[in-house]
Amino acid sequence: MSVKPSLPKGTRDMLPETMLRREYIIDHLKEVFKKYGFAPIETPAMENLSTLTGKYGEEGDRLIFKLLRSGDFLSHADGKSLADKDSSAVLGAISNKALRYDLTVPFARFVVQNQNEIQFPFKRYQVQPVWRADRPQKGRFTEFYQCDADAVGSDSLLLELDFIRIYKEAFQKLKVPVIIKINNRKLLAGIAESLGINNRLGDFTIALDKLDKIGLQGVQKELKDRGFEAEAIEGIARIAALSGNNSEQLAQIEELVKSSEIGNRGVEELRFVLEHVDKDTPLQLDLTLARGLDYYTGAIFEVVAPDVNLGSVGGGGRYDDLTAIFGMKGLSGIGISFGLDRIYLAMEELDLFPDMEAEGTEVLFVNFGLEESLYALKLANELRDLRVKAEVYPDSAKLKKQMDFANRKNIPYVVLIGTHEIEKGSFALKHMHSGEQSNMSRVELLQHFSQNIPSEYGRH
RNA sequence: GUGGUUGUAGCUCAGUUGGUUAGAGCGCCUGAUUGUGGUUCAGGAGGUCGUGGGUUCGAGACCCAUCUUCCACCCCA
Repeated sequence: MSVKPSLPKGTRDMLPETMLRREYIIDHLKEVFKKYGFAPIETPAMENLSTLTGKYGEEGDRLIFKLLRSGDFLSHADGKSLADKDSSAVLGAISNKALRYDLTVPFARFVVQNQNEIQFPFKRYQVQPVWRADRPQKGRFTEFYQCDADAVGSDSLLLELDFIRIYKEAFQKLKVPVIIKINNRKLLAGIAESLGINNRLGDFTIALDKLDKIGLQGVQKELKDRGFEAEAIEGIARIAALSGNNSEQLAQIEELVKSSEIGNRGVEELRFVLEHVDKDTPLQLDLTLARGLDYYTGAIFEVVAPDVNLGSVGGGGRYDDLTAIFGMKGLSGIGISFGLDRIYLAMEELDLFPDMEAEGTEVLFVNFGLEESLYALKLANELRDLRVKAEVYPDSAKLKKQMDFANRKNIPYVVLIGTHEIEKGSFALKHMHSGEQSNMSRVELLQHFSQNIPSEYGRH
């Protein structure tokens, strides 16, 4: 009795063609990360549930994948809660682990736990999957990869500049046109303070965030429905009315928050960044950018690819005290995330992937039988030692099948070695694309391919 | 979590107001061509119509449930 093969919703298999392209993206990102002084780490797929809860806001907590305890977990559950079908009350009894929701919170845990092993400021990059119990849709998956770079142990704004440049450089390398949006939580807090609603910053920013979607009137209606005072509703109109370039907008907002100390700090930080960032950076000050994650305290970023109808392809920001939750105070951190799967979709839609043919096998040795194939294997190994991608067809299948295999896998060359060839020491090399075929000695064959070795390997 | 949408051969899809034995194209396998792929020709295999119930003399089609796909909202990468 066989089971129909299937996958949990929102998860996918990755075929070789897809993986080569994903690795292409990842390789470029890693290259940039390393260049800026980041070193790789990994953390487990699962964390203790208590590590993750409460860091992502109410909505985020709901999307955390909880893992069942092992053993007879229901016997530890509270009978009344079970009878009442109160899921949240029994949760602690039945689950104490969860799949990671992002890479930032596990990183904060990692930093505190390994503080004696690492040097501060600590800069790491991390490329791993994360899981969210969300409904999948376009560009949204249950399991997806994040490529993060974070730095902890310094509150220097030089890091903000670095991260913006990393975004710029990475997307330039991948040829994806993007806009890097920037805002600052301190400024948002200042706005809230000036409007006398600092205790409701969350609701306010959520509404503000929708400005480009539902328009000023929509946002004002929402604020009204949520019970905000007229002052706040008017204030949002002033934010919507901001005009001009980044620094002009900043000057206008400065007026609004000048009575707020934290607001002024936000303005200062933004001004510093805007002043010192590379002039050709597609950076856009966006006062409506809020971001849902609770732990951000300073600069916040979001990267969008305007040519593609997709959510953001990256996001990040400054978090002043994420490690405090794990017992290490006064350690400011900042980091950014690249959404690998969305970058992939964007690049696919914009047709930005280079030809990956060069990644595959270059020569296939046809198998005419055990003796012949062992001979071919020796020759293949010699080529492999020259960094030529070579393989011997493992079975002595029909020639038609072996040729077909080479054809389908886009292998440019096939070598035929039968008893006749072994005797004469002359082997048939066939170029699949042109169909041309010529006989070569072993040395000629090795020479032929060593000339074809890509220059990146050739010189050093 | 809310709303909509989808599921028929390996893939993409047809299938009439419910009516005999469910079709096509592509792919796959075999042969023409026992050591030469892509083209062509001939033949062949492959489906309990997502799953479970129900209505009916009769269900791929209608009803209910459930899972899945894709999409929008919420939120996010």
